[in-house]
Order: sequence, then C-alpha cells, then structure tokens
Amino acid sequence: MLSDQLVNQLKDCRTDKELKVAFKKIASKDPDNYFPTKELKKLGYLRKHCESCGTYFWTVDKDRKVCGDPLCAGGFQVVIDNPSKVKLSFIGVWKKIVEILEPRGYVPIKRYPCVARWNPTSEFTIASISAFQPYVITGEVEPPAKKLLIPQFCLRFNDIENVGVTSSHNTGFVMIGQHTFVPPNEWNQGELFMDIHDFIHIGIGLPKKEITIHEDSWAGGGSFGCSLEFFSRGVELFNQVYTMFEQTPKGPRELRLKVLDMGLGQERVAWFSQGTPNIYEATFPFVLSKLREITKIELDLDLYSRFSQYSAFLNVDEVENIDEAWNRVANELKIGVKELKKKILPMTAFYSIAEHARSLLFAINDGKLPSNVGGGYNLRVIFRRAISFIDKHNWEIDMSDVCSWHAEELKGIFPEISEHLDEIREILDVEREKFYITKQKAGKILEKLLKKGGISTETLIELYDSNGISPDMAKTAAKKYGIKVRIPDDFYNLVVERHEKTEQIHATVKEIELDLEGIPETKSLYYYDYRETSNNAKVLKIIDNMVVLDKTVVYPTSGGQLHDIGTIKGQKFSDAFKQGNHTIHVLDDKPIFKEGDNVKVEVDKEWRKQLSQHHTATHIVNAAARNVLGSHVNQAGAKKKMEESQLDITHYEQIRTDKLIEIEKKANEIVEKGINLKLSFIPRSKAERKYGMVIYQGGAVPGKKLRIVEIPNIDVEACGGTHLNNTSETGKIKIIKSQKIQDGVVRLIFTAGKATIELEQKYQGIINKLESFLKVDSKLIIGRVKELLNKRNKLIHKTEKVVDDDLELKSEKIIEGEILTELSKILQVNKENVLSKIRKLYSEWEQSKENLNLRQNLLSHKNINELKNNARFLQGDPKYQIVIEDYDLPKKDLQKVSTNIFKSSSNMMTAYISKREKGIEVAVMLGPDPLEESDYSAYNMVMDCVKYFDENGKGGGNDSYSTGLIFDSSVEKSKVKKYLEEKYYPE
RNA sequence: GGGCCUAUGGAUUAGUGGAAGAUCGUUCGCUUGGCAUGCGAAAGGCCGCGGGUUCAAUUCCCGCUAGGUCCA
Repeated sequence: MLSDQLVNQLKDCRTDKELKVAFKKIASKDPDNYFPTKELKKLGYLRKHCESCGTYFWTVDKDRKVCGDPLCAGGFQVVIDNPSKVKLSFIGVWKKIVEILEPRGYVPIKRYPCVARWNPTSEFTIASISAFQPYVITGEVEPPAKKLLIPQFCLRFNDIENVGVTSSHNTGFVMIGQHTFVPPNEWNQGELFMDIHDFIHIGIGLPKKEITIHEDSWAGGGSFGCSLEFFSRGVELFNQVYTMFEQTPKGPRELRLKVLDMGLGQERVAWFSQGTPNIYEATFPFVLSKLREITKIELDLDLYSRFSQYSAFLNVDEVENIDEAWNRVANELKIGVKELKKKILPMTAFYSIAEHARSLLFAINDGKLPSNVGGGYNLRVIFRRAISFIDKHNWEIDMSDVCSWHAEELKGIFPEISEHLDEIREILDVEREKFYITKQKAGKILEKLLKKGGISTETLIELYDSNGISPDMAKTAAKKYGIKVRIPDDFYNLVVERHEKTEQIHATVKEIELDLEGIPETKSLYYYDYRETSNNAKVLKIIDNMVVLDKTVVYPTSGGQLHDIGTIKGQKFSDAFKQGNHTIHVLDDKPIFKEGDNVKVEVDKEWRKQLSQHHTATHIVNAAARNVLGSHVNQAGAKKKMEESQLDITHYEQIRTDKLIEIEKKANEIVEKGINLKLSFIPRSKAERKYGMVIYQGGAVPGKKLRIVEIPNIDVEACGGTHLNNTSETGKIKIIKSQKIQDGVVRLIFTAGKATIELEQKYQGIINKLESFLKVDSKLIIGRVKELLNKRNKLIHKTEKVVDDDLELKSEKIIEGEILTELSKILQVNKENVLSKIRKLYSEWEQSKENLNLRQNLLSHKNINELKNNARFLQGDPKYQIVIEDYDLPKKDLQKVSTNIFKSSSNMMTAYISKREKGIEVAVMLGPDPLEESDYSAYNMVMDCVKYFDENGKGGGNDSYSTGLIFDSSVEKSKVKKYLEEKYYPE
C-alpha cells in the first residue's frame, strides 16, 4: 500500500511527531487511498481546505471556510442552541454506544485498571488503547475480542492547572474505545467509519450539518496511521485512528495486525449532548448537588455558560500571558476582570474539587498511592490542589465523602470502585495530615526568612525546590510583613534549568552488549521443578570467560532473583545473566572446553534452594502483607539474595511493629499449612481473565504465554523465578526490618529457610555475648542497657550529682519486646552494631568511673576554694592570680573547674597540663577581669609554652580560652609545669 | 530513577571551629479562700548514627539512618 517513494520519505522520521507530520501530508495528498472517502461522499460530505490552519476537512455545509478546531471556529458553542437531539447522561453515553454497536459485532468488555501494571512503557492508563499496549498491538497477545468496546478510565496529569478553569479539562476521564484487531484481509475501513458515524448521527441525533470531520494522522509507540477527527461546535468529540503501519529501522511497513483506535471521551459526549455549561455538570451532577448543599455556593451558571465559550483562551498551555487572557475574556463578556474572577474562581475551585476526587478514587482503588516520587506524585498534587481550594473558601468538604459520592453515582457502570472506600478514606486521611504538616512547616520557614528581610529569586527557587513552597505562598506570607516579593514570569523555567544543570553531570554508562547474532536462544530448564539442577548441553558460543549453551538449568539474574552458581564440565561459574533470550554463564577461568562440545551443567543445590525459598517466601509475605494491611498493597519491587530477601510494597505509612509481627505470623501460617504451588504456562489473555491484573506484581512481563505461579487461595503472580513445590519447604520466615524507601513504598527485609536459621543464630550469638558482657540473664538486658545509658550520661555530664547507686548496674526491670529490635531503637544503631555500641558506652562509663573521685574532688567547693587560696599572684602584675595544675582529666571537667573558680573570683586565670594520647596538652583560660582589662591572651600563653618545647607543636583558640599540644614524646609533664610556674609565678 | 533541604531537652526552635541558649510544657515554692493569673526556683541535652579532617567538631568533609521536597 505504501509506494517505494513514500517509504523513502518516511524512513528518516525518528520521532513520532516527525512521523505524524510527514504522514498527514502524504495521506491528505491521496485521500481516496487513506480515508473512507466513498462513505463520506455518499453521506453528502464535501472535502474542504481550512483557510485558517490548512487542514483538510469534510462538511456538508458548502459555504464553510474553516475547520471545526476551537481556535479556527472561535471557541466552544456547545451551550447556545444545543444541536444534539438526544440528551444522554454520562452513563447513558456508554449504554447508547453499546446499543448501537453491539448488534454490529462489537463485544463490550470491562475496563482495565487505570494503573497500568501490565504495561512497561507507562505507569497510568492514558487511553483506551493503553489497555492493549504493547503486547496485543504487536500481535504477541490475543485480544479479548477482534471487535470490541471498552469504557476505559484514563488518567492524564499534564493539564492539572486547566481543570475547572476551562470548561472541559479533566485529569481523569473515561475514554470509550472502539477497537478492532484484524489481519489486513479483514480490515474494512468504510464499515468502521460508518459504525461510529451512525453512533453520532443516529445515536446522539446530531445533524450532519453540525459535524466537521478533519483529516489527520497519528503516530505513537512505533506504529502510525491516518485518522479522522470529529468536531462539532468547536468541540473535538472523538478521533478514529486507522493504525496500519509500523516504523522499523529499515523504514515503514504494513502491520500484520491492523488496529482501529477510536477513542471517545465519554464525559465530553455527555456534555455535548446535554449542552450543560461545562463538562462537570454533565458528568457528575449528583456529586455536584451534594457539594452545592455543603458549600451553599452561588453558581452563576449563566455567566459560566458565556464564560465557557471563551475559557479555551485560558488554557495555560497555550496562553503566554495569563493576565492578558483574563482581560480578553472579561472584555468579551463585558464585565470587569475583578468581578469576573470573583464569580468564576470559586466555581472553578468547586468543579476542580469534584473532578480531582474522582481521579483519586479511581487511581487509589486501582492500586496507586499518593507519594513524593513517581506517578503517585501526581495524585499528591491533585489532592493538595483540591484541599487548598477547600481551605481557601472555608468549605466543610471531606474529600473522602466526595469520593464515595462518585462511587455511588458510578455504580451503574463501575460497581467495583465502591469496594475499597474505607481504605481510600484511611489513605486520604493520612495524606491530608501530611499536607498540613508540610504547610505548617512552610509557614515557619517563610516567617523565619521574612523576619530577616526580603526573599530573592534565588531563595524563591530554593524554597520551591527543597520545601515545596510555591512562589504564591511566599508572596502571600510576605504581604503580612509588608514585604514585596517579585516572582519572575519564567519562574518554573528557572526551576527546570536548575535541574538540567545538575543532571548533566551524571551521564549514564551504557552496558556492553555481546554479539550473539545467529546464535539460537537458550532453552531454560528450571521452570517446572527447582530441584532440577543438572543437564547436558551443547556449547554454542564462547566469548572470553562467557559461555552460551543450547539449553541450561541455570537461572540467570532476572525478576529480582539472583543468578545460580555451579559448574560447567567441572569448571566453576559465579555469575549468569540474561541478554535477550540468551543465558550467559560467566566462568571464573577460561573454559577448557570448545564451542560445539557437549558439557554437563550443574547448579549448586544449596544455593538454588535458598534462592527458591526466598522467592516463594516473597510471594507469601506479599500475600500476608495484603491480608494484614489491605488491598492497596502491591509489590513495587523485589530482590532475592542468598542472605536475605527484599520486598517493596505500596503502603501509605511506615508499618508499625505490631503490624509487622502480624504479617510475619500470617506468613508463617501459610508456610505451616503446607500448600502445594501450581506452576503453569497460560496464554496471557486467559490468565488476565482468570486472575485479573494483580498477576503483574513483579511488573510487566513479556511473552504470549505467562508463567503463572499460584499458591492456591493465597497468591497468584506472573513470575519467571525458581519456586518451591510446597509452601512448607520455605522454612521459617523472619521479617528483619521494614523501612520506608519513599512515600507510599515500604521495604520489607526478611529471611526464609536456612538463612533464617543462620540469622537467628547470629542474633542469638549477639544476645549471648550481651548476656556474658553485662553478666545478666537475657530478659534483663534491655533494662540494663537503658540503665547503662542513663548512668553513663549522668557520670559524664553531671559529675557532681553522681551517687554510689550510679556506679553499678542493678536494674531488675524486665522489658517486653524483642531484645535486639528494642536495643537498636534505644541506641539508634543497627542490630549488628548493638554490641559494639554497648561496649563503647560501657567503656566510657568505666572510664568516667575511674576518674570519678578525682573529678568529684576537683569540682567540690572545698577544692575550688583550695585552688583559689593556693593561687599565686602573677609575676609583675599582682592584680591577677593564676592557678597552674597538672590533671589528666577530660577537657570538659577542667573547663567546669575554671568556670566555677571564675564565678566567685573574676581576677583568676587557669593553666592545666594534661597527658593525652597524642602528646601533652596545655590549656589556658582567662577569667573576666584579665580578659577585659589586661593584655594577657590565653592564645599567646599557650603558643609560647608549646613552641618552647616543640617547634612542631600546634595550638589555637582565642584570648579567653586556648589549647595546644606538644607532640614531642621526650618532653615530660613536670618540665612543662615548671616552665609555666617559673614564667608566671613571682620569684 | 535523579537532584535539593532538614535533624539541638517532652514540644517549637536560636546558635557557633574554642565553656550548649530561648519560648512553651513539667516539678517545686510563694501569691489567692479556690481558680485563672502573677512572681521565684529547679529538673530535663549520646546537639540523629558511624567515620574523617583539626591542637579543638554540635558546627567542616564523607558514609548511613530518618523525615521533607522538586523534577522526569
């Protein structure tokens, strides 16, 4: 169908955008070849060329000069004199299209989740066709039906700011898909066109004169085709895409499977057919009525109706100066800008709240949580936007309530979203708390800055980037202080720039690919029984130490499971990885065998068993966590190693210890039940139908057939790893710890089988050592450690108040809980470091004890007085007195002595000589009088002394307090003391 | 996935390469018939953890842990 000439034209197109532009020209040059012109003409449509934008379009109006795009046609005109004869509710649109197309062979199917776990290219479902991407489109997977209809809820977060402002933007919407997946000989473009035309013309009763149809093209994900866009009154109703070609490195070619992609906005069509002032009134009137009761908002629907015609001008994506755009709209409506905003803004807030609640409801229900990273961030953004609107207008709206009203309103089409309302409420409650805490924090930071002065652009960016404080928030806060903050027009560009700068530094290194051209794929033999650990194989390729075989039992690192180790023909390999469908074994040394040889492969059985235990345990823990925490729990990543296994699950807060124990208990119950696992290969669509999308716990999996790992009644996952035959083989599962790796994702680290035993032994070993170190029974350990910490602190910091009781550990308190877990909390260290931390604290305590008498004496009133009495007047300057002493005590204590002396005798100065690890320390401190009145300087006094004994000696400080060190080990303390005495004492 | 910010008594925090402060709360005393209040005093800090640099680190550097935040 594509001529060589055209192939050449398209072959160099690298991006979808280039392809789309190029193909649009080609298709419109030869419309009879690419569009259903026969049907269009038969219906009485004429082909025209838009005088405004140049697009070719079809219309029955022979005088029409411009196409139906709102920019060419001058905004929306839905409300005035609505042209549709049939009024359809939101759900009615779906019912109507089913009514018309089902008899023509289209099968209505259930929606897919809007969180696209099966799709490696996109986190959310963004169009009806996403449900079938990528594997149905590539022909790898059978479609549920050749011709089908699907009401697909989709999420798109690129237009958040427009929601509620323009009358038609949504973050979440239902795209009704009319799709066919057929080989070229079954493709009938004219019929597909007529089906959808009949829906709009007969089903909605839209007269042909109200319809304009644009010629366009579409490209995405490597495939492309031409399309027809249906417009009416400036509204794009839907777009029928005929995907017929794919782009390959050698240029475009016809697809083996032709795909019809017609996506129709259910909200949009409902809106259009009802002619309401905006899309929201048409979509969820029930929710809006509830909100109206609460807010008592006065909706000036007449103004909104008129406003809605121009709101396309306020699309922030297309408008450069938003203030000017408001002025323009106000002029058109013949109303002041201020008044317009005052009336319209609460309404936009009102609609946004309703709209965002709906998206949150679907997204959370389908398994996404608000978060600070990833797709979950979008949920946080719309939730906060909604909450901010609620706060701004002081409305008593609970977002969870709004969600449940939506669920109610949608029961007729999506009953499943009512199933988890309680969980959603809990999740939103937590999320709301987080928002208020952040907001409060932001307020404090701003206050602090504003008290100091103004805020520069630089800090404005910093505030936004690091603390999430929007420039608007800063501006509002500044007003209270009478400070003006200038927000640059290109603020958000500056933020982006800042990121670009830092990102350039970290360029990623591309991994080396082995040349395996022409080598057959490796046949993997580990799928059915993990105990199969050896096979005979033929060597296909050797590159350095790396070996490719025709078949192997070896498991290469993939799906978060570590590779096997073992031997090939007796030679050890310590790594195995996957490239495409080849398994590559990495030998420790150069292979002694050659390509073409027959060799025996053997896998280390212990190694294999441990990894299999960890892998099956991961499925068990995942199921246990979902059981304990709720159905919002999904796997967000996993890693199975020898010593432990990690499982990341979606959850909205750090898991409390009691819940953790419950999960562990539940997991071990599953182990003890001794359930047989079912391992099987099932065609993808059958598996999806039977088990649902939850099977994609480990992420998207390619292939026509899925390897399904089922623990009956517990867990089903599509998974390629090695698994046990029965849950009892897992052995004891022990959860070591949980950590929140990002908002909305918690990592569980646990062990199974031998690893658990080894770990418990290790922990028991630590506990045994603690017992003998502290000389108590294990149940007293926690109490003793708490006591040790307290007494150690007291001994170090509160020397004077120490009593005999503090010199020994005698606590008999028995504290509940797992010893090491508790200790690691108390001491704020890892379990592994508990012992060394306690040893450290203990020796510090002992050290303090050793010097205690000395230190207590030193700090006693008696001693202070004695020191003062014995102080000698300074040589040549009898106004001041100096204390010169020799103490090997901690610096802190010496400082305290001096402070105490100065409290009652301000004319004093002190000099101490102490033995330290590195040498002899000289410390001089001046009381208030000599410091203020005299020329004496502690620094000079120290340096003079240090340098006298050791020219490499170092020191520093200021006039009031200085220390110095004499490194020379031949110098004796007594000499230093004598030197000072001779220098400062009178003859 | 990448970047940035933060970590100080129970809470909110100031602060600095050289002797850890404030406010609230707590306890005690006084004031009052009692309470609110007022006055006075005290207790309470592994300055997140580990390492490095330094004569000296709560402060600077590196790693970790925990929380926050922005971008893709």
